[in-house]
Amino acid sequence: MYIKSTNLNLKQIADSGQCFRMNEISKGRYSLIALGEYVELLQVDENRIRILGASRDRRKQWEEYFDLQHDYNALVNKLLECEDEFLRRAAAFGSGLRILRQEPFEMLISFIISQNKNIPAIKSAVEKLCKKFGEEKRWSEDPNVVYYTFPAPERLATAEKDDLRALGLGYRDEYVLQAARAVAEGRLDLHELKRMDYEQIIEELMTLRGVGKKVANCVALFAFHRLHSIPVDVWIARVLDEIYEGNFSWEPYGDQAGIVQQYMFYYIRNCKQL
DNA sequence: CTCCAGGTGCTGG
DNA sequence: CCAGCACATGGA
Repeated sequence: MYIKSTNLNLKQIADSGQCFRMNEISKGRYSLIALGEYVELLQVDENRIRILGASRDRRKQWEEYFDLQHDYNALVNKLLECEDEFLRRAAAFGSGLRILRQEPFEMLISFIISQNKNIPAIKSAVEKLCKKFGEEKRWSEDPNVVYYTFPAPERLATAEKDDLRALGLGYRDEYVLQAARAVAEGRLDLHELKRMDYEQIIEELMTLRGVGKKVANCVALFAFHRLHSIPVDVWIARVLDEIYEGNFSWEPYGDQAGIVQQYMFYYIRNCKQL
């Protein structure tokens, strides 16, 4: 299956810190577990990727996953011409980024785990969680490839504390368990959240222990596609403080602020010089 | 070995 | 409202 669009770069997306189950397995080839299946991804050319092993009838879901309906090119071009040098560089550097449309429960749990961890540590923790509580499957293209789906809320809700503790989540294990139970028991309805407005989503999510402003905004942005959500982590805080010395306003970017945030994050973390 | 991470909750001012 | 601190752990 081929997917074609401008501003679609696998390396940049894989290194963007929004998804934790996309990894380079060989030069230019990526594995990804999403939509309940394992696929491998190739960058065919600048505006085209190939998805290997995707279910034939899921083209539409994969196009949605990569947010194909959104026009990133307009924003990138606007930023490339703006007065702000840092944003010009950031947009040029991460022009192939997209905000993926990921599973709400996976995002909630993954970003609860993410707190006070670096990205490699988050990835390995999420992978351990999936191996322990997810469903074991084999790739249709190659049965030697074994993978584990992200656990369903109902499954995770039945986890024993000791099993979670053994995963090395640290103090976050209690947060993970409580969040899973809230979802499994219907106290937090993620499908309902999808229809709420931004403020309500944040408010609902923050009723969970271990979910603060940052994690709530990550879920709003990466699962509910609220593109004006602005997760402020240590890196973004550093940019606002050190590059802009406290004089940056998200206001001009309106409902694209979350994407601008993503360009900043990717640039400051991955660009070696300045 | 030390440092720090896509933070949050809690406490004391 | 804000600053300071504890929190468990592992990757670099």
